[in-house]
Amino acid sequence: MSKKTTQQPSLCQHCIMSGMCFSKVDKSIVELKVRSHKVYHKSDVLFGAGQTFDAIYILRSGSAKSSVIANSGHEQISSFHYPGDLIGLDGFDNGSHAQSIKFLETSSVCRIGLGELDKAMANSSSIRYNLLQGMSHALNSEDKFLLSLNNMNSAERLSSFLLDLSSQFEKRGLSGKVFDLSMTRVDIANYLGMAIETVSRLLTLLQNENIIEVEKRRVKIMDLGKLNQCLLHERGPHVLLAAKVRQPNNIQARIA
Amino acid sequence: MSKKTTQQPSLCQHCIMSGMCFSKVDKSIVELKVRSHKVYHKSDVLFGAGQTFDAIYILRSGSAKSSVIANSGHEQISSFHYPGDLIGLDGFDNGSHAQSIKFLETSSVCRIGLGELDKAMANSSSIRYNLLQGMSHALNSEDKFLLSLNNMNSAERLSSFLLDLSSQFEKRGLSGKVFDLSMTRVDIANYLGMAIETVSRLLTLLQNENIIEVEKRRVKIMDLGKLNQCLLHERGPHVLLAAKVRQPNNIQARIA
DNA sequence: ATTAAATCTTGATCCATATCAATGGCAGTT
DNA sequence: AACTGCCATTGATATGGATCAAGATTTAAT
Repeated sequence: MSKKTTQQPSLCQHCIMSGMCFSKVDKSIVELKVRSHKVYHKSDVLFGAGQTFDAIYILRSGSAKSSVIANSGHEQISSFHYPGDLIGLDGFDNGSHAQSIKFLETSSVCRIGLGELDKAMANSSSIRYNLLQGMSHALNSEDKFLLSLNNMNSAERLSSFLLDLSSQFEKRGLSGKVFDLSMTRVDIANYLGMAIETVSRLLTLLQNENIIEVEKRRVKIMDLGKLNQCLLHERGPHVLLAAKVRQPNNIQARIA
Repeated sequence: MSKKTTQQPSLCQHCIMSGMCFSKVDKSIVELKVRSHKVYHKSDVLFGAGQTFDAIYILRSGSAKSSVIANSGHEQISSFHYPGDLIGLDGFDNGSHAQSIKFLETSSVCRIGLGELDKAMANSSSIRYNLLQGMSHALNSEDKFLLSLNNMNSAERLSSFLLDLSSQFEKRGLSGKVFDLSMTRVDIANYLGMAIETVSRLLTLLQNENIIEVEKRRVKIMDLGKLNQCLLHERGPHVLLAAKVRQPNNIQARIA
């Protein structure tokens, strides 16, 4: 379950990710020496909360979730990661990781040790900038997510989640219309702050409205326009769930 | 309402904040040239969303809130700031600010222009580290906050908020037992994702239970132990509100 | 192949909290 | 002092979505 393949240290310029990793990169960065690439499998843990912070990682392929643990023992997923994402930035705070990272499928990461990183930062303004940019981006993403948690109902949050996934895949040159969820319904529910039953009901509902098609983990977006309308926040009874459960004929007017 | 006092550029080593600002600082940082200190007043805006990112700021005194605006126009407060906090880190993402910052009372900030900052980062590993640490800390704080939004009921979130404020004040050498809220009930409600009426009711309830005393914006923590117990998450009917509204005699058993 | 453990779906019920409504207090302005 | 707008409290009612319950389906393990 946790077989890891270690390759030889190599230069960034030979990496398949170059151009994507540290998105807007200058020439100097491609000489960054990377200690190793590793392959992990589903459920493998990259690092756990409390573990010593000694490197940051870039996800090369696959996907992962990061989560924090409450005093109560409850796990809270704070984000999902896709290829190109920087992972481990939480460690700068106090020298050990606050989050833990678990892979959702077979994935590979590029590891950049702290020493290597600091050397690179000392020499390259653009590496400094890219790292700060990555962290700033993470911060802004969480802010937007906060906003949706506090201001959207369940249907809007789930729609928003699907649209975000869609755009993540498109950014990476994959289809934003048809894609596979690498996380379980439990993960989605946890992330979006709702019950798993609600996730299930809403997916079914979106399917019944011909907005998406769901087949297990496979999602197909049938009507992007309608899906976008699902997250328009309006006053009054909530759009999708309420409409279907209590006022079966209202939803057509809202969406069509 | 928005008179601003600009002082001469000065060195960090003469600053009243040194030792607190960039918390664990080495000698090199105290030579950072700061372009200006400014004083702002209640409701003044430090920068607005979309504004060009050209500096980061350190709050010297007072308090502020940062918020993002939804497409719907809804404002979502993402954090409150107190002296020593780094402000403006959201700008690294794409060169303009994603958040906007509004002061809650008369406050002063130290402005560090990007040029100055980059020069300092090139020269000092500890400045690089401190900046990364500040961002990482902000990220981890938001994660913890996410956790509380998704896993706690209103009473727990409000208790958690009060406890957090208390510890913020104590960190800064002020009383963690008696303090003034610089934000309105509306701000608190917005931040915690609940209705203003719920905030009001819960404050009253906590007061009735002799856990706190509230007099306008002044909060006095009477029983820290009980307040801490308020955020112990347990299954079953929710602790405070439920107890008082529906089962008047249960709360004693839970808290005492 | 068979069992065991997750995972997902669908239905019925209940409750935490939003929303609606009314009132009072306070700060700033004329 | 009276007006205006903001802020806060308290009560009554409505509801979105959690929780409880049961079953179906899929995946992993022996």
